[in-house]
Amino acid sequence: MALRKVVIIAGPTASGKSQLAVDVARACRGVVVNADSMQVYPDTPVLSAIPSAAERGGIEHCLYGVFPSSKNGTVVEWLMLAAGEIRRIWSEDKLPVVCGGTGLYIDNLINGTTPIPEAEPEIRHKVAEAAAAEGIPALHARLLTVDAVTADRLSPNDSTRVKRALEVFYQTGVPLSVWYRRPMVQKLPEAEFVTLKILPPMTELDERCARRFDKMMAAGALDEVRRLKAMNLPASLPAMKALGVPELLDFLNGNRSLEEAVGLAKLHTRQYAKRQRTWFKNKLATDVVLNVCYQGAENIIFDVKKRL
RNA sequence: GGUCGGGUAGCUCAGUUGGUAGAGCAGAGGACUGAAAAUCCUCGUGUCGGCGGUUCGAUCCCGUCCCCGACCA
Repeated sequence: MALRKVVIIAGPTASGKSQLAVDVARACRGVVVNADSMQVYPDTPVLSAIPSAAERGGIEHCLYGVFPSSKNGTVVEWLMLAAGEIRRIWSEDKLPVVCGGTGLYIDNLINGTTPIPEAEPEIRHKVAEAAAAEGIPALHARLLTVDAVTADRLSPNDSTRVKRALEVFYQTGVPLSVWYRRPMVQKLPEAEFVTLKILPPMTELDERCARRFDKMMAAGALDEVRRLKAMNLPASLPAMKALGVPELLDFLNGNRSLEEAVGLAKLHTRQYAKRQRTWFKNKLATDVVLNVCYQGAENIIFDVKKRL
Protein backbone atom coordinates (compact mmCIF):
# COMPACT_ATOMS: atom_id res chain seq x y z
CA MET A 1 0.00 0.00 0.00
CA ALA A 2 1.48 3.30 -1.01
CA LEU A 3 1.84 5.87 1.71
CA ARG A 4 0.04 9.11 1.15
CA LYS A 5 0.92 12.36 2.87
CA VAL A 6 -1.29 14.35 5.19
CA VAL A 7 -0.11 17.61 6.68
CA ILE A 8 -1.34 18.28 10.22
CA ILE A 9 -1.32 21.82 11.56
CA ALA A 10 -2.00 21.97 15.29
CA GLY A 11 -1.82 24.84 17.73
CA PRO A 12 -3.74 26.76 20.35
CA THR A 13 -6.53 29.11 19.47
CA ALA A 14 -5.39 32.47 18.04
CA SER A 15 -1.95 31.13 17.11
CA GLY A 16 -2.44 31.73 13.39
CA LYS A 17 -2.97 28.15 12.25
CA SER A 18 -5.76 28.91 9.80
CA GLN A 19 -3.55 31.35 7.95
CA LEU A 20 -0.67 28.90 8.01
CA ALA A 21 -2.93 26.18 6.62
CA VAL A 22 -3.94 28.40 3.73
CA ASP A 23 -0.33 29.32 3.01
CA VAL A 24 0.76 25.68 3.05
CA ALA A 25 -2.18 24.67 0.90
CA ARG A 26 -1.39 27.37 -1.61
CA ALA A 27 2.23 26.30 -1.85
CA CYS A 28 1.48 22.57 -2.13
CA ARG A 29 -1.77 22.14 -4.03
CA GLY A 30 -3.55 21.58 -0.77
CA VAL A 31 -7.09 21.46 0.55
CA VAL A 32 -7.73 22.51 4.15
CA VAL A 33 -9.60 20.00 6.33
CA ASN A 34 -11.08 21.23 9.59
CA ALA A 35 -10.03 19.45 12.81
CA ASP A 36 -11.80 21.71 15.26
CA SER A 37 -14.67 20.44 17.36
CA MET A 38 -16.53 23.77 17.29
CA GLN A 39 -15.97 24.78 13.69
CA VAL A 40 -18.00 21.74 12.62
CA TYR A 41 -21.15 23.62 13.72
CA PRO A 42 -22.42 26.32 11.37
CA ASP A 43 -24.17 28.78 13.68
CA THR A 44 -21.24 30.48 15.41
CA PRO A 45 -18.90 31.30 12.55
CA VAL A 46 -17.66 34.46 14.27
CA LEU A 47 -17.10 33.08 17.78
CA SER A 48 -15.61 29.79 16.63
CA ALA A 49 -13.46 31.62 14.06
CA ILE A 50 -14.48 29.66 10.98
CA PRO A 51 -12.29 31.09 8.19
CA SER A 52 -14.17 33.66 6.12
CA ALA A 53 -14.19 33.62 2.34
CA ALA A 54 -11.48 36.27 2.37
CA GLU A 55 -9.35 34.32 4.81
CA ARG A 56 -9.67 31.19 2.68
CA GLY A 57 -8.03 33.08 -0.17
CA GLY A 58 -9.52 30.86 -2.84
CA ILE A 59 -8.25 27.66 -1.22
CA GLU A 60 -10.76 24.86 -0.83
CA HIS A 61 -11.85 24.21 2.77
CA CYS A 62 -13.93 21.32 4.04
CA LEU A 63 -15.62 20.03 7.20
CA TYR A 64 -16.59 23.48 8.40
CA GLY A 65 -20.18 23.80 9.62
CA VAL A 66 -21.08 20.25 8.61
CA PHE A 67 -23.12 19.28 11.69
CA PRO A 68 -26.33 21.05 12.70
CA SER A 69 -25.94 22.82 16.04
CA SER A 70 -28.71 20.62 17.42
CA LYS A 71 -26.45 17.61 16.99
CA ASN A 72 -24.10 16.14 19.52
CA GLY A 73 -21.16 15.43 17.26
CA THR A 74 -18.47 12.96 18.25
CA VAL A 75 -14.82 12.33 17.48
CA VAL A 76 -15.67 9.16 15.64
CA GLU A 77 -18.14 10.87 13.34
CA TRP A 78 -15.58 13.51 12.61
CA LEU A 79 -12.96 10.82 11.94
CA MET A 80 -15.18 9.11 9.40
CA LEU A 81 -15.89 12.37 7.61
CA ALA A 82 -12.24 13.40 7.74
CA ALA A 83 -11.04 10.07 6.39
CA GLY A 84 -13.53 10.35 3.55
CA GLU A 85 -12.45 13.87 2.66
CA ILE A 86 -8.77 13.02 2.87
CA ARG A 87 -9.17 10.10 0.47
CA ARG A 88 -11.19 12.28 -1.87
CA ILE A 89 -8.46 14.93 -1.79
CA TRP A 90 -5.81 12.33 -2.56
CA SER A 91 -7.89 11.04 -5.43
CA GLU A 92 -7.82 14.53 -6.88
CA ASP A 93 -4.06 14.43 -6.54
CA LYS A 94 -4.03 17.15 -3.93
CA LEU A 95 -2.58 17.45 -0.44
CA PRO A 96 -4.85 17.26 2.63
CA VAL A 97 -3.91 19.97 5.15
CA VAL A 98 -5.67 19.10 8.40
CA CYS A 99 -5.89 22.16 10.60
CA GLY A 100 -7.42 22.49 14.03
CA GLY A 101 -7.08 22.94 17.74
CA THR A 102 -8.84 19.85 19.01
CA GLY A 103 -6.08 17.60 20.28
CA LEU A 104 -8.34 14.58 20.64
CA TYR A 105 -9.39 14.68 17.00
CA ILE A 106 -5.85 14.96 15.72
CA ASP A 107 -4.59 12.31 18.12
CA ASN A 108 -7.29 9.87 17.08
CA LEU A 109 -6.71 10.58 13.41
CA ILE A 110 -3.04 9.78 13.72
CA ASN A 111 -3.10 6.99 16.31
CA GLY A 112 -6.51 5.47 15.74
CA THR A 113 -9.31 4.52 18.13
CA THR A 114 -10.59 1.35 19.73
CA PRO A 115 -13.74 0.26 17.93
CA ILE A 116 -16.49 0.01 20.53
CA PRO A 117 -20.21 -0.28 19.70
CA GLU A 118 -21.98 3.02 20.09
CA ALA A 119 -24.09 3.43 23.23
CA GLU A 120 -27.81 3.64 22.56
CA PRO A 121 -29.54 6.90 23.43
CA GLU A 122 -31.61 5.22 26.16
CA ILE A 123 -28.48 4.05 27.92
CA ARG A 124 -26.82 7.43 27.67
CA HIS A 125 -29.98 8.99 28.97
CA LYS A 126 -30.14 6.65 31.96
CA VAL A 127 -26.52 7.33 32.87
CA ALA A 128 -27.05 11.07 32.54
CA GLU A 129 -30.10 10.90 34.79
CA ALA A 130 -28.27 8.84 37.38
CA ALA A 131 -25.43 11.35 37.29
CA ALA A 132 -27.82 14.23 37.89
CA ALA A 133 -29.66 12.41 40.67
CA GLU A 134 -26.79 10.76 42.55
CA GLY A 135 -23.74 12.77 41.59
CA ILE A 136 -20.62 11.65 39.78
CA PRO A 137 -18.82 10.12 42.80
CA ALA A 138 -21.76 7.70 43.20
CA LEU A 139 -21.41 6.65 39.57
CA HIS A 140 -17.70 6.26 40.08
CA ALA A 141 -18.42 3.94 43.01
CA ARG A 142 -20.67 1.90 40.76
CA LEU A 143 -17.99 1.83 38.07
CA LEU A 144 -15.57 0.47 40.65
CA THR A 145 -17.68 -2.68 40.99
CA VAL A 146 -17.81 -3.40 37.24
CA ASP A 147 -14.52 -1.95 35.95
CA ALA A 148 -12.04 -1.33 38.73
CA VAL A 149 -9.19 -0.71 36.31
CA THR A 150 -10.92 2.23 34.71
CA ALA A 151 -12.32 3.49 38.01
CA ASP A 152 -8.83 3.55 39.52
CA ARG A 153 -7.59 5.52 36.59
CA LEU A 154 -10.26 8.16 36.82
CA SER A 155 -11.00 10.87 39.33
CA PRO A 156 -14.39 10.30 41.08
CA ASN A 157 -15.30 13.78 39.82
CA ASP A 158 -14.46 13.26 36.18
CA SER A 159 -18.02 13.37 34.87
CA THR A 160 -17.24 12.95 31.19
CA ARG A 161 -15.07 9.88 31.55
CA VAL A 162 -16.94 8.17 34.38
CA LYS A 163 -20.17 8.44 32.41
CA ARG A 164 -18.53 7.20 29.26
CA ALA A 165 -17.04 4.16 31.02
CA LEU A 166 -20.44 3.24 32.48
CA GLU A 167 -22.17 3.71 29.15
CA VAL A 168 -19.74 1.35 27.48
CA PHE A 169 -20.23 -1.28 30.16
CA TYR A 170 -24.03 -1.05 30.15
CA GLN A 171 -24.10 -1.14 26.37
CA THR A 172 -21.67 -3.98 25.76
CA GLY A 173 -21.37 -5.84 29.03
CA VAL A 174 -17.61 -5.51 28.64
CA PRO A 175 -15.57 -3.06 30.75
CA LEU A 176 -13.95 -0.18 28.94
CA SER A 177 -10.57 -1.29 30.24
CA VAL A 178 -11.07 -4.64 28.49
CA TRP A 179 -12.01 -2.93 25.26
CA TYR A 180 -8.86 -0.86 25.52
CA ARG A 181 -6.74 -4.00 25.47
CA ARG A 182 -7.70 -4.52 21.88
CA PRO A 183 -5.53 -2.89 19.25
CA MET A 184 -6.47 0.56 18.10
CA VAL A 185 -7.72 0.83 14.56
CA GLN A 186 -6.51 3.60 12.31
CA LYS A 187 -8.97 5.24 10.01
CA LEU A 188 -6.24 5.98 7.47
CA PRO A 189 -3.63 3.24 7.71
CA GLU A 190 -2.15 4.32 4.39
CA ALA A 191 -1.50 7.88 5.57
CA GLU A 192 1.86 9.33 6.44
CA PHE A 193 1.51 12.39 8.60
CA VAL A 194 3.72 15.44 8.46
CA THR A 195 2.99 17.25 11.70
CA LEU A 196 3.52 20.91 12.37
CA LYS A 197 2.69 22.61 15.63
CA ILE A 198 2.60 26.19 16.72
CA LEU A 199 3.61 26.69 20.36
CA PRO A 200 3.82 30.39 21.16
CA PRO A 201 4.56 31.68 24.67
CA MET A 202 1.45 32.27 26.79
CA THR A 203 2.14 36.00 27.04
CA GLU A 204 1.81 36.28 23.28
CA LEU A 205 -1.30 34.09 23.17
CA ASP A 206 -2.87 36.00 26.03
CA GLU A 207 -2.69 39.26 24.08
CA ARG A 208 -3.90 37.73 20.86
CA CYS A 209 -6.85 35.99 22.51
CA ALA A 210 -8.01 39.27 24.03
CA ARG A 211 -7.55 41.23 20.83
CA ARG A 212 -9.26 38.58 18.79
CA PHE A 213 -12.28 38.54 21.05
CA ASP A 214 -12.63 42.30 20.63
CA LYS A 215 -12.57 41.75 16.88
CA MET A 216 -15.24 39.08 17.22
CA MET A 217 -17.45 41.49 19.13
CA ALA A 218 -16.96 44.07 16.40
CA ALA A 219 -17.78 41.42 13.80
CA GLY A 220 -21.21 40.72 15.29
CA ALA A 221 -20.62 38.04 17.93
CA LEU A 222 -23.50 39.33 20.00
CA ASP A 223 -26.01 39.05 17.14
CA GLU A 224 -24.70 35.60 16.47
CA VAL A 225 -25.47 34.57 20.04
CA ARG A 226 -28.88 36.26 19.83
CA ARG A 227 -29.72 34.11 16.82
CA LEU A 228 -28.41 31.01 18.55
CA LYS A 229 -30.52 31.83 21.59
CA ALA A 230 -33.60 32.07 19.38
CA MET A 231 -32.96 28.49 18.27
CA ASN A 232 -33.76 27.36 21.82
CA LEU A 233 -31.23 24.55 21.93
CA PRO A 234 -30.42 22.67 25.15
CA ALA A 235 -27.46 24.22 26.94
CA SER A 236 -25.84 20.80 27.12
CA LEU A 237 -25.11 20.67 23.38
CA PRO A 238 -21.51 21.21 22.30
CA ALA A 239 -22.49 24.09 20.01
CA MET A 240 -23.80 25.95 23.05
CA LYS A 241 -20.44 25.70 24.74
CA ALA A 242 -18.32 27.50 22.18
CA LEU A 243 -16.17 30.03 23.97
CA GLY A 244 -18.06 33.26 24.37
CA VAL A 245 -21.50 31.71 23.92
CA PRO A 246 -22.32 31.01 27.58
CA GLU A 247 -20.82 34.32 28.64
CA LEU A 248 -22.73 36.40 26.09
CA LEU A 249 -25.90 34.42 26.81
CA ASP A 250 -25.54 35.43 30.44
CA PHE A 251 -25.43 39.03 29.31
CA LEU A 252 -28.47 38.63 27.03
CA ASN A 253 -30.37 37.01 29.90
CA GLY A 254 -29.52 39.93 32.15
CA ASN A 255 -27.27 37.93 34.46
CA ARG A 256 -24.10 39.96 33.95
CA SER A 257 -22.90 43.14 32.33
CA LEU A 258 -21.49 43.12 28.82
CA GLU A 259 -18.12 44.22 30.12
CA GLU A 260 -18.08 41.33 32.55
CA ALA A 261 -19.15 38.85 29.88
CA VAL A 262 -16.41 39.99 27.53
CA GLY A 263 -13.81 39.83 30.29
CA LEU A 264 -14.83 36.29 31.19
CA ALA A 265 -14.89 35.16 27.58
CA LYS A 266 -11.33 36.43 27.14
CA LEU A 267 -10.24 34.70 30.32
CA HIS A 268 -11.80 31.40 29.28
CA THR A 269 -10.26 31.66 25.82
CA ARG A 270 -6.86 32.13 27.37
CA GLN A 271 -7.32 29.19 29.72
CA TYR A 272 -8.41 27.05 26.81
CA ALA A 273 -5.36 28.07 24.80
CA LYS A 274 -3.24 26.96 27.76
CA ARG A 275 -4.85 23.50 27.77
CA GLN A 276 -4.33 23.14 24.03
CA ARG A 277 -0.73 24.17 24.36
CA THR A 278 -0.15 21.50 27.03
CA TRP A 279 -1.72 18.81 24.86
CA PHE A 280 0.24 19.65 21.75
CA LYS A 281 3.46 20.26 23.60
CA ASN A 282 3.44 16.92 25.43
CA LYS A 283 1.29 14.54 23.46
CA LEU A 284 1.76 15.30 19.80
CA ALA A 285 4.88 14.03 18.07
CA THR A 286 5.98 16.73 15.70
CA ASP A 287 8.10 17.29 12.63
CA VAL A 288 8.14 21.07 12.61
CA VAL A 289 7.65 23.43 15.56
CA LEU A 290 7.01 27.15 15.39
CA ASN A 291 7.61 28.92 18.70
CA VAL A 292 5.77 32.12 17.89
CA CYS A 293 2.33 32.83 16.48
CA TYR A 294 2.28 32.46 12.70
CA GLN A 295 2.15 35.71 10.82
CA GLY A 296 3.64 34.59 7.56
CA ALA A 297 7.05 32.92 7.30
CA GLU A 298 8.40 31.37 4.12
CA ASN A 299 10.92 29.13 5.81
CA ILE A 300 8.15 27.23 7.57
CA ILE A 301 6.37 26.59 4.29
CA PHE A 302 9.66 25.46 2.81
CA ASP A 303 10.30 23.18 5.76
CA VAL A 304 6.93 21.50 5.30
CA LYS A 305 7.36 21.26 1.56
CA LYS A 306 10.64 19.40 1.71
CA ARG A 307 9.04 16.70 3.87
CA LEU A 308 6.37 15.89 1.33
C1' G B 1 -17.37 65.79 64.03
C1' G B 2 -20.42 61.24 66.12
C1' U B 3 -22.19 56.07 65.86
C1' C B 4 -21.90 51.40 63.72
C1' G B 5 -19.65 47.98 60.16
C1' G B 6 -15.19 46.61 57.70
C1' G B 7 -9.55 46.52 56.77
C1' U B 8 -6.68 38.60 56.51
C1' A B 9 -3.14 35.34 49.74
C1' G B 10 -3.33 39.05 43.14
C1' C B 11 -9.34 39.33 43.91
C1' U B 12 -13.92 37.97 46.98
C1' C B 13 -14.22 36.37 51.70
C1' A B 14 -14.04 32.53 55.98
C1' G B 15 -11.60 31.66 60.59
C1' U B 16 -8.81 31.53 65.17
C1' U B 17 -13.72 31.11 72.80
C1' G B 18 -5.40 34.17 72.57
C1' G B 19 -0.84 28.96 70.74
C1' U B 20 1.39 33.14 63.94
C1' A B 21 -4.44 30.97 59.31
C1' G B 22 -7.90 28.55 54.86
C1' A B 23 -11.74 28.27 50.86
C1' G B 24 -13.48 29.90 46.02
C1' C B 25 -11.66 32.59 41.93
C1' A B 26 -7.17 34.14 39.45
C1' G B 27 -2.10 32.15 38.49
C1' A B 28 1.55 27.85 37.48
C1' G B 29 2.14 22.83 35.96
C1' G B 30 -0.21 18.31 34.36
C1' A B 31 -3.76 14.53 32.40
C1' C B 32 -6.70 13.29 28.12
C1' U B 33 -9.06 7.02 22.68
C1' G B 34 -16.77 8.15 21.03
C1' A B 35 -19.94 15.64 24.50
C1' A B 36 -12.94 17.34 24.15
C1' A B 37 -13.81 25.19 23.09
C1' A B 38 -15.64 19.30 27.28
C1' U B 39 -13.93 17.05 31.83
C1' C B 40 -10.47 16.30 35.57
C1' C B 41 -5.69 16.26 38.83
C1' U B 42 -1.60 18.71 41.66
C1' C B 43 0.47 23.30 43.78
C1' G B 44 -1.58 28.15 49.30
C1' U B 45 3.94 32.20 54.28
C1' G B 46 0.43 35.98 53.77
C1' U B 47 4.56 42.30 58.22
C1' C B 48 -3.96 38.64 59.34
C1' G B 49 -4.01 48.03 58.22
C1' G B 50 0.21 51.00 61.47
C1' C B 51 2.09 51.81 66.38
C1' G B 52 1.78 50.89 71.48
C1' G B 53 -0.25 47.94 75.83
C1' U B 54 -1.92 43.38 78.53
C1' U B 55 0.06 38.29 78.23
C1' C B 56 4.83 33.04 78.60
C1' G B 57 2.54 34.03 73.76
C1' A B 58 -1.69 38.70 70.03
C1' U B 59 -4.06 38.29 63.64
C1' C B 60 -7.67 37.52 67.77
C1' C B 61 -8.29 41.31 73.99
C1' C B 62 -7.36 46.86 75.28
C1' G B 63 -5.69 51.87 73.66
C1' U B 64 -4.51 54.95 69.73
C1' C B 65 -3.84 56.36 64.75
C1' C B 66 -4.72 55.65 59.37
C1' C B 67 -7.97 53.93 55.28
C1' C B 68 -12.95 52.23 53.16
C1' G B 69 -18.47 51.89 53.60
C1' A B 70 -23.27 53.05 55.79
C1' C B 71 -26.04 55.98 58.86
C1' C B 72 -26.48 60.43 62.12
C1' A B 73 -25.09 65.58 62.50
